[in-house]
Amino acid sequence: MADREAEHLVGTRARLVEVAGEEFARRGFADATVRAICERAGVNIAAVNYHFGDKAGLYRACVQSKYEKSLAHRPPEGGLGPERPAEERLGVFIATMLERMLDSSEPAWLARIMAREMVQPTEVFDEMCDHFIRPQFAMLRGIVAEIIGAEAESVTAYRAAYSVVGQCLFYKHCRAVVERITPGQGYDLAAVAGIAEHVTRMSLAGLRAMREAGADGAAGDAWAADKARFFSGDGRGMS
Amino acid sequence: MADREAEHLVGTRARLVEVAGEEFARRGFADATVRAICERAGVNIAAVNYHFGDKAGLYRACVQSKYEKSLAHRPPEGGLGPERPAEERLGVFIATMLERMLDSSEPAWLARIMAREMVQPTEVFDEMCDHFIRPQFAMLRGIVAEIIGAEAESVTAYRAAYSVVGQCLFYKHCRAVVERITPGQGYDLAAVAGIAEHVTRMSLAGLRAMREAGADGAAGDAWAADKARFFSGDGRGMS
DNA sequence: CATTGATTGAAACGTGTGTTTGAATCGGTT
DNA sequence: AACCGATTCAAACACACGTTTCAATCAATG
Repeated sequence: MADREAEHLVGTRARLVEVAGEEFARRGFADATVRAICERAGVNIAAVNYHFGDKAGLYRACVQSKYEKSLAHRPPEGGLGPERPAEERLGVFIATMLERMLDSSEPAWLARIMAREMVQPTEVFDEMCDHFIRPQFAMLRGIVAEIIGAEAESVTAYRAAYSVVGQCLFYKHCRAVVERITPGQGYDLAAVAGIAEHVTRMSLAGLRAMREAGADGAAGDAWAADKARFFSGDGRGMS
Repeated sequence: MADREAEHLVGTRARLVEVAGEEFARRGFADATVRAICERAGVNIAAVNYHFGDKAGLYRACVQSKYEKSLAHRPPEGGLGPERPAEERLGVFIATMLERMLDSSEPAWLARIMAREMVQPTEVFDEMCDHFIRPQFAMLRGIVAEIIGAEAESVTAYRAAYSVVGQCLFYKHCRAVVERITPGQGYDLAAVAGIAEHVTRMSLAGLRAMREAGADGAAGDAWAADKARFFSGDGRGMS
């Protein structure tokens, strides 16, 4: 009789997961309380223990149930096949990533939880990294490598991909700073499209310049020595 | 008789601030306990209340006492005057920012606390943003505006500066991801220098391309309409 | 040495938390 | 109807935490 929110969802499990996801994203795992979650979901406190074991189990269920839905809803390639030019695929990748993170019409709490996992990884981080981040990053790396004209496993490709991702993530991770420095502009679809256009243009120019400069060698001494150290972590280098 | 760490610091205040900073950075404000902090500092629990009022006061003292020291120790311009070319100043800015965040020989917990403040601002965020972030961002914005050939208050300059900062912050905020995707490489001085060189090169190429494309107008319809909306937040636009 | 204010010490307090309990209720099956 | 497993409920439990208390100790001053 006391369903406060999430009334559109049937079943205590589904309501709990939905409400808990928002609460974990807003407050963080430690500051989010199971009492507040259950009250918002209109569910008894014991339901957490009964359905998910404990608070950590509920958190695990939130993350694991959502990142696959996000991936299915907005595939990173946006339906573009590999026959399209790499420049176009890069633009779609950037726009998709920004929309998935910033568009306020989405259940955007997944990206916020991921931002928290970055600064303080929990037990779900490894799986999230392997199943969600790594495949998309590999796809992006292939695109930038094609534009640069270097191998996808080269140091240059890795760092160039990092640069593209970094530009996008900034608007999510540092949203509080952006809103304080340039206040008043929300993240509606048009604003996100403007950001995507800028990031794409800036990245494309940088990548093309790297192609002209040559993939390796022609960039000074530090660069070559740098590459040798880059892959010194484990024997096989990369998966 | 029981000083566990930070014995080199005299005075309970100094020991508390130092230990608490590391603890807040590692665990976060909620997960860090005053008991653990005081035990590590070799200080009685009541000292927190006596010297700082409460846990939040200790946190405030940590942040406010450190970001000014960081700024004094590594000025963002690196001693370069405005007579040097903008390209050189950009490289120094990027290298300084990366070293301050990544170099493991520094008391690097300030950057980690700032990353936490991004995803979950507390009461110290506004002051930190105004006194620490905004001045450095304004300096960077001036540099990139000079390279682009646009006004420092233009949308292009803001977003270009965001792109530069985003590339740098990625290595700090997403360190866990970087270490899982390319494991084994630490952030010693040489590695940081390599990253700085890449970010500088990629950014410079992007900025130069924007100058050639023209500051405004010549880039399609969305760009101009975009600018009108960018500064619609408050009347004066910017400080 | 005696006095006084500042600081430290050990212990306890109150509160909010995640978790558990055991009875009550529901939904389907025999 | 009677039964039974699954689920829900109100209440309580156990614990860790931030905070407070008040006596003990220290350092300077007369």
